[in-house]
Amino acid sequence: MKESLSSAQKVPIFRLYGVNEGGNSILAHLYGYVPYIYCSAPNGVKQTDLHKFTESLNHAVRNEVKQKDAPEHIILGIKIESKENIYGFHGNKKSLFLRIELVLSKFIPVVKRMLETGFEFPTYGMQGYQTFESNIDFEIRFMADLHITGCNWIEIPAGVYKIRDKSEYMSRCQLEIDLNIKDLISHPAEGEWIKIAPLRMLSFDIECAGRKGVFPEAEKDPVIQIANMVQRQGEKDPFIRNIFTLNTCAPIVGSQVMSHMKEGEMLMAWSNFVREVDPDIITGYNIQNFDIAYLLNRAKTLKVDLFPFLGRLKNIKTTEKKVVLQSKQMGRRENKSINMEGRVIFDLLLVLVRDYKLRSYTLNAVSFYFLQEQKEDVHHSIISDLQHGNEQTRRRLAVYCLKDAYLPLRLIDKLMCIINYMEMARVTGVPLGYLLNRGQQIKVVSQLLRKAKEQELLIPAMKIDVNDEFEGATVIEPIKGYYDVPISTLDFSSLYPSIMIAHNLCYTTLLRGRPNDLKPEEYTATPSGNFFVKSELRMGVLPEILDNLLKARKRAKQMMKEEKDPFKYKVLDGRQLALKMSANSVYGFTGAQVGKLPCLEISQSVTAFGRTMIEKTKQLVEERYQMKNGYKFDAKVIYGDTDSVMIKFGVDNLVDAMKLGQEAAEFISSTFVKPIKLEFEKCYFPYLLINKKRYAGLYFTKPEKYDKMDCKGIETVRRDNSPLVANLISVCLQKLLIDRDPTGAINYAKQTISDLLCNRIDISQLVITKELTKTDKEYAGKQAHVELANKMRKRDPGSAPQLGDRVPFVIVAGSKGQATYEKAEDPVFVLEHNLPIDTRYYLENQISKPLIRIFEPILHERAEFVLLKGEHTLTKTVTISKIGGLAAFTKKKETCLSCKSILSDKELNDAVCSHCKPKESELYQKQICTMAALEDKFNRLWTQCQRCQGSLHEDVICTNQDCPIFYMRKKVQKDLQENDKLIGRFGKINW
DNA sequence: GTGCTGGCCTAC
DNA sequence: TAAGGTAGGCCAGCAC
Repeated sequence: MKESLSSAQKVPIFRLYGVNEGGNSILAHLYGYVPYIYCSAPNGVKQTDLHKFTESLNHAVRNEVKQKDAPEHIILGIKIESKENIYGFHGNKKSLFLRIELVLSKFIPVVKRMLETGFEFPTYGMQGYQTFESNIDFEIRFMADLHITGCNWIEIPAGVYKIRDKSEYMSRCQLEIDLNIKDLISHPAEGEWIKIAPLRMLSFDIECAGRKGVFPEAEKDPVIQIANMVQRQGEKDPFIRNIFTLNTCAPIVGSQVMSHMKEGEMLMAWSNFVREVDPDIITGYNIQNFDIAYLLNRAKTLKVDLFPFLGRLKNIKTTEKKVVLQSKQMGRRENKSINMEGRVIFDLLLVLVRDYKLRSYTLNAVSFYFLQEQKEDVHHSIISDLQHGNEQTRRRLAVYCLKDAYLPLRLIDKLMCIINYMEMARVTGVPLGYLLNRGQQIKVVSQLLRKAKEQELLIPAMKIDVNDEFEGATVIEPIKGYYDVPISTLDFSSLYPSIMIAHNLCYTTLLRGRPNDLKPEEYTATPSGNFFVKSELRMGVLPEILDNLLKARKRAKQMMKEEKDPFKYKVLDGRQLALKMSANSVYGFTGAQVGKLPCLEISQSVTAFGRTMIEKTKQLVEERYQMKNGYKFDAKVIYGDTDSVMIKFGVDNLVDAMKLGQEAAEFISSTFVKPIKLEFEKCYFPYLLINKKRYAGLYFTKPEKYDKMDCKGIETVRRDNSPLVANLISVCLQKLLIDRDPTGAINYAKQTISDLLCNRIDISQLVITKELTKTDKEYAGKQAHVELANKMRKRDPGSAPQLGDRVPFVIVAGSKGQATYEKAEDPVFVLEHNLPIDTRYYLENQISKPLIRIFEPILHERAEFVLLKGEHTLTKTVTISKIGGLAAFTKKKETCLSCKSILSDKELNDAVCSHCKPKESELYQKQICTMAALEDKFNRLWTQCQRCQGSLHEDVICTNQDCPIFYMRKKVQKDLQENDKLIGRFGKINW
């Protein structure tokens, strides 16, 4: 949705982009909607003042705008309306507000500023006014007014619209029409309108030829290939697969190859292609922050002037803009914003970063994780070589590039991204594009605004002021230990939403200060000392929204049960997910200090109620389930966090534990106000409670068989641990909890430690990743991943980790006492330079504490001794680096291959010392055998990589750092080289 | 060594 | 301009 002023009539026109059932793109020019905001009316305002008020305001605004081509009448008119401020309870009385209508929404900020700072108005003098709806995105308000949500169906009946003559088309859409807003019918996504439009989706990927060792820069390095896949939403396969190549490229079965000898021509051809395809959605991997920006800058460098017209509007250039997005949830991120009117840029990387917590977000890692499919990864330094080879090497690259364009489509399909995002847009009402480029708040604002409009409530533009923090939830002090009896867990379902509904907590019901003029039964005093009127006096807007969301979720879940069509089933599942997330984000919205409408009275009341509820639950359980009441044991709440309690009833079997849990849940629920509900969810058996927010257990929902092993907060689920630790802890827990085999677990741990100290652990297992959350300057202390990122930036600024990236590193051996942050190194650099790993670090700082934490409750004080003091830790290890430290000053001497004694100058060129000479032949044979074994291993790994890349006849060019095979292949390669050198030393002898 | 702080990541 | 919340474990670095 976009807005402009028609030149002839001086009325605002809104552009609405859409797709019809046949998949044709449509641009509708909408008339009859006038932008507006509200402000508080001055006391005693009269109808007759309005004309003067309008003039004065218009004058003040025009002075402020100081724009030559500013319209003469920015303020079109002012009306007096009876409304209510949403913030606070006002005895259900409406008051007067001014509705200020203006010519274009872009003037809203100026008008807002003038009203708030105040302006001179004859009758009333200099005065400021509180404004309403003036800081809410205009698109959101427009849609709310017209009852349009993101991705819903809009019907435009025959006869109410006029099809434009092709010569009058402003856009590249297939159909362009004019109509009045009163003639469009917006359908909620229900019944037949649940279906999803057949959107055209273009996925693309580019390759650039960077210089050696430097990350490509658009000002210098050419774009050499652009691969494209076009698919209709709902269909299984792309109907267009093609690739634009610079220079020739051998044919590829199933894909169209279009070669150009000049880069500028290729770019222009691609740009034409995009306009021809006219996609609704443009996707790919990291296209928003890399590919699109690179193409735009490259086209600018090459002066391909017609390139950047990639949007739907003919005369609007696509440009990139840097925006900084910051939130506590997502950290700080520098993003690019790209305008492409009428199309949505749906970058899959952004989707994954938002929705999934992964150790690595490279397309390789993600493809493997979700599709169980490896993808070859070509290092940017190799790309130039392939480009400068022949049509076959370029074809090689093209195949790779095509796959990178294809995989995002596969992932979108597998993860149902489009469906889920569309459902989120429908549920919250925001446009699809907002979901990736904006935060959580806008979704709540959109829903709140819609509800407010129904009840003639106005949302004030609040000044942000950072208040104090408020108290959160209770975490019950855990009774730590290993429990070999079933532990029943009870949860409040949708705790915070149900508290808000139960106690009618809302902006509209908030009483400021103690209510003297109300009867006690008319209001609620919350445990945090705030006051809200009861629903009998006024039903809150937030409780109503939440109630609708929860009910809609129930409906969606019910419909899922009845749905036979697998596609519609997925849509419904996406919907119930969106509904749950929406309900949960309302509380966060009221607590967001830097937000559109913060209300700490609400959020602190919510958490305060929550705290009393978990306390009461614990108390009720322990009071009731006692031997003196006829139960077999005294029950004990051993842990609980926010909305859950873990209960040891004492019984030794699941059937009884579940029955008691069920009963307790029902009993306790009955003591709370509706719709607050405590539910029995599961039993853990056995249960290992390590600390607050740290536990593991076998998760049972039915007594027969466990559903899964559930680990919370421990190393297995934390991304800042090496896979070595995560896997080790995970296997040990499995052995302890599932197999109930402590001895097996101990032996496994010992074996792993021994393997580590003997350098038998693959480097891919030792990679730790941490996110770079700030710029270098902002960090107070030194840290491994930060220091490494700085080091890498010096090596190659382009490919070094950036703000918001996860930095992978391993800890290499260094001199004694060297700080850890000095020993962090890039895993690939470690491989290439054959740096030794600091295995002691991994044992002492990575493995030992987590291991002891999980074994301690079972082995008690023996744990440390058994695990860390045994013979398995005595293995000799290399702890001094070859470079750095003292090693740098000692000259390497050749040693005898048999007895390791240093060779004398005379023997220098021999393989063995004179002592061992008789054994030389035997040694040589042995060395040859090793060589053969290594070669065999290398060949097997190589073939495996060839298979992965889909061809047994071509070189392996993959350097996928997320693939263990890559590291193994590299290591064997290195070993081969060294072995070859050794064998060379036998070379002087004539056999 | 001890205690504190900053940083990261998770639970809910 | 835009940006959901608090509780809390645990580690490395740093001051003393």
